[in-house]
Amino acid sequence: MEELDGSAAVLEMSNKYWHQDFGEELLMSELLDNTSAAAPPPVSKGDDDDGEGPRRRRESMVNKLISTVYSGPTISDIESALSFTGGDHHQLAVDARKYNSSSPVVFSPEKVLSKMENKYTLKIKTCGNGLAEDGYKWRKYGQKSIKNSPNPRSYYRCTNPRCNAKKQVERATDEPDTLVVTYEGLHLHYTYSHFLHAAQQQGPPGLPKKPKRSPMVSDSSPSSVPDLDGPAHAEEVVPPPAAAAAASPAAAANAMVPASCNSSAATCYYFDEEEVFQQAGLIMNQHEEEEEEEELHMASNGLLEDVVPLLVRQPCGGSTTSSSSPPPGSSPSTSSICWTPTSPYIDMAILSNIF
DNA sequence: CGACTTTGACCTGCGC
DNA sequence: GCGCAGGTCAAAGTCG
Repeated sequence: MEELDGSAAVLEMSNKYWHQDFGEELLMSELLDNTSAAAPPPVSKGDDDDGEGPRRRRESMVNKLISTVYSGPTISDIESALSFTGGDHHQLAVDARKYNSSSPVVFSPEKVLSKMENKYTLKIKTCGNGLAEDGYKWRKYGQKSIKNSPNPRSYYRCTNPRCNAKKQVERATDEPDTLVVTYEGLHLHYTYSHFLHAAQQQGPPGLPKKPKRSPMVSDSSPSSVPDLDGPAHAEEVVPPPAAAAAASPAAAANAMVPASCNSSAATCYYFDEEEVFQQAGLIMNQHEEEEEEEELHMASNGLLEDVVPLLVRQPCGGSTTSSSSPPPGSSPSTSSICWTPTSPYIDMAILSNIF
């Protein structure tokens, strides 16, 4: 009974969050906070943080919310994948041997993580135009008619050359206005939207018109991301370029853990790059360091994309409604999507980027 | 001209 | 081994 009440509370909370103006930001902030609190296993169960009761309850709720909708790799999975520096060496050795039996046991985050099924399905209600914009830019590389399905399935790859994220988009057979999007892989970069916001905050970055490395900045692209970040996000803290540059290996992206979040009202996306690399056990060679420097430079120009797609941060084109019709006043030319908070699907690939 | 989409061919995994 | 279905490749076409 208490469990049911708890679940109801979770749903109520999630709806509340999703229907508030800054609901998605708060939820993401909560998730980040919760992650940073949960990432290292609790050393003691004592209440060393007095007066944290409500906060703990909230975190517990968020945990429940996540566990309700999430069936992918858990934090503990990632922990175990990253715990080679001081965690379960034996298990990792076993994992490493499983994937590389002929060579000495050399930990490879990608290999360990690859054992996890990085596939997540999201059901998206389209808002009229039939498109699903999630803040990333995708390139279609194939389409296939699926057996027993009247609708073909489209295959998309992230346009970022260093990102191997993919997604499959298929129209639901029973609900014509619903797209079934299956994400595979992890984004190793930031979305354009976040850069836009950073640019607004920090002034004109002096972007080149046609950047080579980041097609997201294409200003005339038909699939360019609508600027959904309004003044409402003025307090948002933009991640430092270092965090984005740390996103080379998938494991590093997975290992991203907020290093600090002390700003009172801001949503913190700070990541400690050094910690990320230490956790992932990555040793960069000279070439990689040069690439890193280059990417840092690119990032300083705002060419990296956001960890959090608009889909999560701004469901349905910035509107908080879960209705399938476009929110009044929304531009018809704006590609927007409707993501119903009560949907059993959530793009945990995105969250796992942060976790 | 570059970026993107389309689409038929090819590859691969899986069940029989 | 064979056939099927799903996934990917890559050349050609389209668009801004």
